[in-house]
Amino acid sequence: MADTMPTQEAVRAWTRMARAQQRTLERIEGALKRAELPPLAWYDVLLELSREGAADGIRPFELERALLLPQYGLSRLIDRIARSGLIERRPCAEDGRGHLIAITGDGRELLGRMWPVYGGALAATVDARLTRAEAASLARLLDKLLADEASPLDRPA
Amino acid sequence: MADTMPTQEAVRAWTRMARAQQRTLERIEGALKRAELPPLAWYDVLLELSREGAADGIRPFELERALLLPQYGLSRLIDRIARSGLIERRPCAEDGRGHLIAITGDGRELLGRMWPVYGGALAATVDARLTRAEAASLARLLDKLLADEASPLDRPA
DNA sequence: AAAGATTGATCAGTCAATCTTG
DNA sequence: CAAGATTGACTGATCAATCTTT
Repeated sequence: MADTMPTQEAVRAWTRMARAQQRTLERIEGALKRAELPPLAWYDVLLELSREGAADGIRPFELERALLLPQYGLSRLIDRIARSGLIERRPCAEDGRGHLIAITGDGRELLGRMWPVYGGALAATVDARLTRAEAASLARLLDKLLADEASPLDRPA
Repeated sequence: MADTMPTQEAVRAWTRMARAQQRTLERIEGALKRAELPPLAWYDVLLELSREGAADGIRPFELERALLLPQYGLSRLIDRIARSGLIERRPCAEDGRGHLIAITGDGRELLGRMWPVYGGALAATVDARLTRAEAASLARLLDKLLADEASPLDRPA
């Protein structure tokens, strides 16, 4: 399968990316925890549900794609958030298999309280170390890395 | 606590980094799993133990620092790897509280079989999308992001 | 049969408490 | 008591199997 070994540059980029992501995530989760707020995954769900056009709710499989979560992980995540009253499940008219997930008033309110903490952690981590031009450059390189051309690994063995 | 909000560039860099790390990790873990090899965390431990100077074993707390793992997570990870016979615990002469962890012959052998798969996934993911110069540039920016100046978040509330 | 979604069983991660030695 | 390390209890992730509707 793997007939080519990575360049030294690719290895260094990967190890740094893994570290930087881990550290940044720890800072964000730490800040949320200190503020007694839910974890980042809840923010991502609430944000997606608060977008224009999601007022009537969206289907779990749409969330699944937006957040790149496996379906079984999502079922239980939705359960937990719904039990807290931040989102609600509604029956779906067009497709009896699934339902619609919609954000509640409490959900919108919490989203508003989470952003200052989340954003503050990001500013203290990223903006404190990179200029705007550097951050833009970083984002551009990561976008290239995210281009979803099929890679050799995608071929079935 | 968070008195400054992040720039748009910082937010974009962070969201891309989270996605890129997730996707790259999934590819690596997927490749290892298809090859019926242990997860990446085992590789990291084995690699650390295979370095020059670790022939007699190293202390768990050293591993903890090298891999940025919490102590309780490490205890159980070591348990699992040791149960597979890839590493072994030895009593520590100088300090009766802890022991030394050393890689076994089987461990070295497995490490050698994991690298082609790990490296192949990296090449197929990173080198397939970035030039060497771009990967070097990415690594440099991430190094800046990893600079461990104290950030405002580190101050106690 | 395939798509959307959930559930049961199992495994790994987390937090606090604990134990031992320095 | 600090530091090094482990354990118990709980929460969260994962995989395969299942159920329903299209």
